[in-house]
Amino acid sequence: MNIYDISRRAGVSIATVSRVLNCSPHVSQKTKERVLAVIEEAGYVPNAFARGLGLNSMQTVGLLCPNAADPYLSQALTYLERGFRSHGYDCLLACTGKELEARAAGVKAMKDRHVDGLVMMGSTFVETSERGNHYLRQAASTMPVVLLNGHYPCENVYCVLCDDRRATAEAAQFLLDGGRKRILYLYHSRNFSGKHKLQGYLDALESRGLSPDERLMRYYSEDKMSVVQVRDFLLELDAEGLRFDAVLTSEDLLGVGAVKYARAKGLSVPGDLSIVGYNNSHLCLCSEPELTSVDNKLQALCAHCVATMLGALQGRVMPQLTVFAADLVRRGSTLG
Amino acid sequence: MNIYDISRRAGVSIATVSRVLNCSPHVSQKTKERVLAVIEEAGYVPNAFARGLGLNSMQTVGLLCPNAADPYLSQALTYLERGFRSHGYDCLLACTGKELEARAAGVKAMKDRHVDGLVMMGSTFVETSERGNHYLRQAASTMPVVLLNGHYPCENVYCVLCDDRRATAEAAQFLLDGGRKRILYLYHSRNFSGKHKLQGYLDALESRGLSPDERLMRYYSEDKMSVVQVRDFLLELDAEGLRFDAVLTSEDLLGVGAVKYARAKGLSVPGDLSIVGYNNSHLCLCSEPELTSVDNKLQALCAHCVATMLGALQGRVMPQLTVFAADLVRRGSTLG
DNA sequence: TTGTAGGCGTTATCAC
DNA sequence: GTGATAACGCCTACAA
Repeated sequence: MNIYDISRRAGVSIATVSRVLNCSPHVSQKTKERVLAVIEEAGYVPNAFARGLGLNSMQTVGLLCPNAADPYLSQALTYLERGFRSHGYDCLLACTGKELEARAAGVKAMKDRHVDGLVMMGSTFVETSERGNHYLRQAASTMPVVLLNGHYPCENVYCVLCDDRRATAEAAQFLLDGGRKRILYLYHSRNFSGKHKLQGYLDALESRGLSPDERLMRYYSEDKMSVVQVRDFLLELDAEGLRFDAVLTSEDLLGVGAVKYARAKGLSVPGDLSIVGYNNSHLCLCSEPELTSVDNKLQALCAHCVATMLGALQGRVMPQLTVFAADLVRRGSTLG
Repeated sequence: MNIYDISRRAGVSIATVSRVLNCSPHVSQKTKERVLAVIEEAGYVPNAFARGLGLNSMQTVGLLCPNAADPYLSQALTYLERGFRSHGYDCLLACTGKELEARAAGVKAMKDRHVDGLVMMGSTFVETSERGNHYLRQAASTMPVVLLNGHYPCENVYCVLCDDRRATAEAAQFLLDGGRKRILYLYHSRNFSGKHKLQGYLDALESRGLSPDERLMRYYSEDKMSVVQVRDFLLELDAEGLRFDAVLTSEDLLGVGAVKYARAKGLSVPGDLSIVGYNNSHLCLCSEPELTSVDNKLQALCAHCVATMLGALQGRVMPQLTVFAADLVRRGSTLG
C-alpha cells in the first residue's frame, strides 16, 4: 500500500495525494475529502523511510544520556521523551556512559542517522579541556544541540541549566545560619556543574566571613556508586579524625549515604549532623529522616529544552543560555 | 557526499562501492582496499534514510516503557539500550504510561516508523481481557515483539520473565518459617504479573496449612506513588484495627513505605515487623534497615531479551517463553 | 569480478 | 487546482 495505490483509488495523481498528506492549501475541498476518505479506508500511512529520504528528516531527536538508570536522569528522560513526542518527534536513545570516547561515538551514531537535533543530558558532556569538546562543536555544526544542565558557549549549542552555584551557596548559608560551623562538602563530579557547586560552597563561606578548609571539601565517586560505599567513605574520614557538623552534597545519593553514616556512628540527624542533598529526587523521601535537598526544577528545565529544540528546528532565534533558579526543599535532615 | 562521489573517486561503479559497504564477497581484494581508502579519506557514511528505504529497515528496535522514571524500568532501559547498541541496533524510546490507549498509540508510532522489533517493558502491557490485547497481536503481526516480564502466548511474541509466583511464595514461606503469623501482602498491580505474585502468596499460606485472610491482601497504587503515601496507607489500615507482623510487597517502593510506617508507629524492624520488597532495586539500600528483597535477575532478563530479539530478527527459531528463577536477597528488614 | 539499470516511496518543480 | 516527472541515495538482479 503506497501513494500510487491511494492515487489510483481516489482517481487523482500522486502529487495530489502528497499535497493532501502535507496539508498543502492548493487542493480543492472536494478532492481533499475524497482522498482523505480513501486514505482512511485503506489505513494508509506514508512510508517513513521514503519520507525521510525526501525531506532529509524523520522527525527524530537524539537523547544522549550517560546513564539512564540514574534517578535524576531517568526522570529527565521521561520528561524529554514525553515532551518531544507530544510535538510529533520521536526520540532515539543512547546511554553512553561517562567516557569521552563513548559519548563521541554516541554523537556520531546520531549524526549518521540524520537525527534532527541532539539533547545531551547532564553536565558530563562538557569537558574542561577545549580539545575534549571537539565532538560537541562538531555535533553542533550539523544540528542544534541542547545541553541539559551543561554550559558551553558555541554556535548552535543551547544551554538550559539551573544556577547550581547560587543554589549550593544558599544551601550552605542555610546550614551556617542554622548554627553549623563545619560543613563537609561532598561532591561526585569535577566537571562544569561540579565546579560551580563547589564555588557556591566557597561563596557561602566567604559571605559569612569564614575561610575554607581543604579537608572539608571531598570528592567521592565510583562507577556504580552505592549508598553503602558513601557511608563507608564518610566513616573513613571520621576515622581519620575529620570533624564536621553538617554534610552538603552534590547529589541525593551522597546525602542518603551521609544519613547512613550518621546512623552507623550513632549520631542524631539533624541534632548532631545536618545533611543536605541535591536534585530533590525520590531518594529524599526514602531516607530517615527525609532529606533536605536542592530542587533544581528538572521538569521546567526539560520543558524548556524541548521548547528550545523545537524553536531551533523551526529556524527561530533561540537563547543560547537559559538559567533557572533552584529551591531548597527543607525536610527532616536539617534543623529549622 | 554520496555513493556516486565515492565511485567516481575510486574509479569504480556505485555497485562496487555498495558491495564493499555491504561486505559482499564478490569483490577483489585490490578494489576493495582502494574503495575503502577513498571512503575513509572522504569520511563517507551511507545515507541512513536511503538505506532504510532500500532495505526496509534502519536497524532500530522500539522500546516501550510505561514510565522510564521508575527505578526498575530505567535500569532495564539501560541494559536493553546498551545490549542492542552493542549489536548495531539503535533504540527508539516511547514512554507510554499505563493507559491502554497510549500504549496502543506507542505501538502504532513504532510501526509507522518501520521499527525492526519491539520490546515492551513490564507486565502492564498485557491486559487481562483478550480484547485489550488486540494491539499486541497486531504489533506481532508486523514484527517480533519481546515481552520483558510479561506473558502472552501468541505467534511472534517472545516472553522473557521471572517466576514471580514462585519467588513470592518463597519469600512468604521465608517469613512464615521465621515465625511470622500474619503477613500483609501489599501489591500495586492486578495485571498478569500482579496476579501471579498474589497467587504465590496464597501458595505459601497453603503450603504451611494456613488459610488466607482477605483483609491481609491489599491493593494500593497511585499514579505518582510516593513512599509517604504508602506509609499513610498502612497507618490507615492500622487505625482500622488490622494487625500484622510482616509486610510482603510487590515492589520495593511499597517496602520502603512499610519501613516508614514502622518508624511512624514506633515499631522495630525486623523485631516487631518483617518487611520484604520486590525487585532488589537501589531503594533497598536507602532504607534503614536495608530492605530484604526479591532479586528478579533484571540484567539476565534484559540480556535474554536482546538475544531473543536478535535471533528472531535473523529468522532463527526462538523460544516463546523463557523463565528465570528469582533470588531472595536477605537484608536487615527481616529476621535471620 | 564488475557495471548497468530499475526499483524503493516520497517530495517538489514544473507545466497546464 | 491538478498532473507528469525528476530528484533523494541506496540496493540488487541481471548482464557483461
